[in-house]
Amino acid sequence: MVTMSDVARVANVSATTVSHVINKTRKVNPATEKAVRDAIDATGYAADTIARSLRTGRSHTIGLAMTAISNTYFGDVVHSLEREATSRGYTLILTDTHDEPQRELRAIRHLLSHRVDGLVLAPSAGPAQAYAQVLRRKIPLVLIDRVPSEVLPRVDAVGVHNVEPIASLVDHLVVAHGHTRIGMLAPKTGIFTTQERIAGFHLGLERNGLDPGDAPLEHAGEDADQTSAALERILDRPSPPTALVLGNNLITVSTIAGLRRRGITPPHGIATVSFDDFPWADSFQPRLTTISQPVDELGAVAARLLLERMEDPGQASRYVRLTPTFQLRESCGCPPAA
Amino acid sequence: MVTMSDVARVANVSATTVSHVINKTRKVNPATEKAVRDAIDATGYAADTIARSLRTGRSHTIGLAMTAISNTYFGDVVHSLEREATSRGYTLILTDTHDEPQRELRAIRHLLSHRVDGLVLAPSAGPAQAYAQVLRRKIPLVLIDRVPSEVLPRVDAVGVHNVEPIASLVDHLVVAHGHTRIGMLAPKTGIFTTQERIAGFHLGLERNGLDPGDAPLEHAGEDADQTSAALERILDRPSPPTALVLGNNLITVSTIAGLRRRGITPPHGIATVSFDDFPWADSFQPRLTTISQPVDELGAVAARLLLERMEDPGQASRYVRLTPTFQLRESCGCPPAA
DNA sequence: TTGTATGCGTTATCAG
DNA sequence: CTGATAACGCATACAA
Repeated sequence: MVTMSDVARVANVSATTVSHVINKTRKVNPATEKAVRDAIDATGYAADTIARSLRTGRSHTIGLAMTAISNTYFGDVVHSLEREATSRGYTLILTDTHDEPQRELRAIRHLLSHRVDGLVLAPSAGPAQAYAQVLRRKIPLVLIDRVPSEVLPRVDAVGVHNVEPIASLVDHLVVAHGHTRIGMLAPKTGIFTTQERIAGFHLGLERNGLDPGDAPLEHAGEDADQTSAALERILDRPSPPTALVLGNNLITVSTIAGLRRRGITPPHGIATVSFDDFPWADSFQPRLTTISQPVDELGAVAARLLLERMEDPGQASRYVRLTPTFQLRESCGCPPAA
Repeated sequence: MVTMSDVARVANVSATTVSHVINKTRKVNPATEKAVRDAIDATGYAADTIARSLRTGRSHTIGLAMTAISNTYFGDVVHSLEREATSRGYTLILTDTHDEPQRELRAIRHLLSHRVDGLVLAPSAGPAQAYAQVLRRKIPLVLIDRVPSEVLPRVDAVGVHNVEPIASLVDHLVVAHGHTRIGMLAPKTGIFTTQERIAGFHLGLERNGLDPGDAPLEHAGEDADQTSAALERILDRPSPPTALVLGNNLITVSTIAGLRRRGITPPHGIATVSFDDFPWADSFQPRLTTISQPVDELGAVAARLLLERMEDPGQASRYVRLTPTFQLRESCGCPPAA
């Protein structure tokens, strides 16, 4: 490995000068500077981030801890976060929480031991006091997607609105298509966004004169099998719903597949509306009516909040709520567009 | 921050002993050990990976450099790589090459300056001598997906078979459905897998008595607009194809959308077969006939190859070719399954 | 305008 | 069985 002293020797200067040239941290004679730069090129020297971090206490890395289960969502967030981080000279370190408090804790410890300068966390279900540890160490932290209200004033966060969008999905089913038996396949219980989405479902029913207590609701879990089972349960009820609200993209995919196996293709036989859009939603049949999260922006805003917090630790904490957009297509029963 | 000396002081031992307890690197009196462990718990000490890396020369991180454009593929590979790495005590660092030699070079430098113990690279187009630098430093390297044959004997790699699977797609179009005008929308030019997939297309045509020189072929580029344009070009030819081979999942999505805008839904009007499967392919209409890459396995094998190389740098290099599977569905013209 | 000396937190060598 | 000490590669306070 070629170190700074090697460069210094080649350039006939001290390591100090090399360091200053690299970091532009004090004035140095143009001739000397050139000598140093030439030596750097000649030796192929690249600064050792590790040593630098040990010395400065800043690692120029940021950590991301979230579940990787929901692939398209995960990929999008990672992508936009990486883009933003890299453009500001930071490196992204990745860990998967598997949405389990236990793993989440380990992931965070992991990140901290790597001395990340800041971290982005999508809290799993559970008491989620994992971040207490982070806050204690005063490491800048941004919560993404799931934002428990308890911690809100003390930490930066970014998420989307869940309640009103889901409620408006219900509005549409009732007002435009006359449904009165509306069911929901909700994501894993205990997660913040799940609670909000269910609340939105109930709100939508109530304000349209329907009884939330009476509405079929099943938790679809996390994989295709659990979702299929939930779908079976909801369809086999005495008076099955004529429309379904699907709580996230995984649930949507499995549900469409499950309906298909029963010979049902929305909106025929049953109408569906979904939370979470994806590139495919507009290309296939049925074209899916969805609530589309601004996923890229979610990652970008998270990065921005984090970096700004890192620059100015004293500032008041911020909570950014992004507004998803309503993608009215055909699975809800609307006619094909012209 | 609580350091090893803090723990040592609390436990009334030397830092050396603390280190040995943590690393189980020499025998220590059970009583002493207990004292140390208690002190660790009491102080909440966590080893500083940075300092450790500086000392040992090993960072316990592995780097991934690939393009994040193709989201589902990217997410899947990242996911399985992260899983494998974490389970072996390694941390994953991420960089996006944007499929540009320039960015790729920067990404690799970045990773190297972070002293990754090994790295996984999906080479972009271009001369791709980026990894020369890596090899010079003798950092374990695994190529994933794109595997230029020039470097093959000198480096570990994992990829899928491209030629024969695409050829068999063509076989199917000809033999089962009688197509003779078959076109291809190929991915970005200059990339290894693109070359192989085109070769497979030509092989398939030839062995079915069709003239490759005569077959419509367009490069679809990387975004929806470029793909749409390529689709227009291919459909507006004097004698347009009756069947289309789509070179990757991005192209498939954009193509289906583009056809849709023209009022065409495969297999009616035109048949399609695609390289790359995705969870949605089986759930919507048309159900897509595809070649499905074992994406999870790709990531897992890459990690395994890398970790094994790191353990035994002397061993002969290996090239693992995974076999994708043929998912016969309906977009090619086959009747719906029972 | 430049150089010397020191320490970041850890592990490895050597000595006890 | 345990401890003192040096060194990893860099950035910075201080000195010149």
